[in-house]
Amino acid sequence: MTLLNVTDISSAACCAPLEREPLGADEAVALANTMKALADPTRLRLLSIVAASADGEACVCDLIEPVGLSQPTVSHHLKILTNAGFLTRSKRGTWAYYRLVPGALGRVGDVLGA
Amino acid sequence: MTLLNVTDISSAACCAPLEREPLGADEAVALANTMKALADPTRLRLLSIVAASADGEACVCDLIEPVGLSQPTVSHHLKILTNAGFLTRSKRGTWAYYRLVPGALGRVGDVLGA
DNA sequence: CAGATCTATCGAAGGCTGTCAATATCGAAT
DNA sequence: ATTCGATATTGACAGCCTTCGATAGATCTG
Repeated sequence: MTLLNVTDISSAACCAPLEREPLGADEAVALANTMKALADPTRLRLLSIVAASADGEACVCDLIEPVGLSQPTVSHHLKILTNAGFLTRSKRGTWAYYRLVPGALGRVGDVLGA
Repeated sequence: MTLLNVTDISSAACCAPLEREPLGADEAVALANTMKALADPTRLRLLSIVAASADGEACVCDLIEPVGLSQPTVSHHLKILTNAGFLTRSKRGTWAYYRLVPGALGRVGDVLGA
């Protein structure tokens, strides 16, 4: 399964700020994989919509219309974000609710030297 | 010329922190383009090597061996980083020196809610 | 159980990306 | 002027990504 190297969970907590010292090859790959999860307009919108949702969570059905893509595509993006450690999934009934992982985005921000 | 939507200079200063409010479609595309420039292991290493270099700058010839790729490929990545607003290029003689744009990485970090 | 609904997976199509070898460009030095 | 050295550009190729329609799985309702 190729699929954007899905399975880099929490690689966000990989290393010192970028400007401190040269990244090793492995660290660079790990950080790049994390950034790839964020390097898509739809996924960025999904994250921001989930973050702004009441109770801090949203089901797939809430996300399809705002981003204007098919349901399979939305599920696909949510899976990538979840595997990258930015979202958690919890199923209640037939609905799947997605929620931000606290601090996950912030850790990436820290590495960029904010 | 497709080439990674080269020409999104300084789109890093695009918007409020991701978790504040839903990203508009245009903002999302701009931010994603900026993130795409960072979503590659080689480019991340190039940034960190330049940052750690004496005098804060490095020429292409200094970067080829550390990343282990061909000279055209290194030039290609440097161009993407420059067009994305993370590096500046200054030519002295036959050498091209690259330098970090102060604050560029930090602004991206801020958007991620660091 | 049957039907309806919500979500995930599969398979395919098209476009984009990273990489290289070859070549062009530009400046320096003989 | 010619040659040499450092970068950038071009052209090509393999692999990956986004997207969709079709389908399967799971859960509630009647």
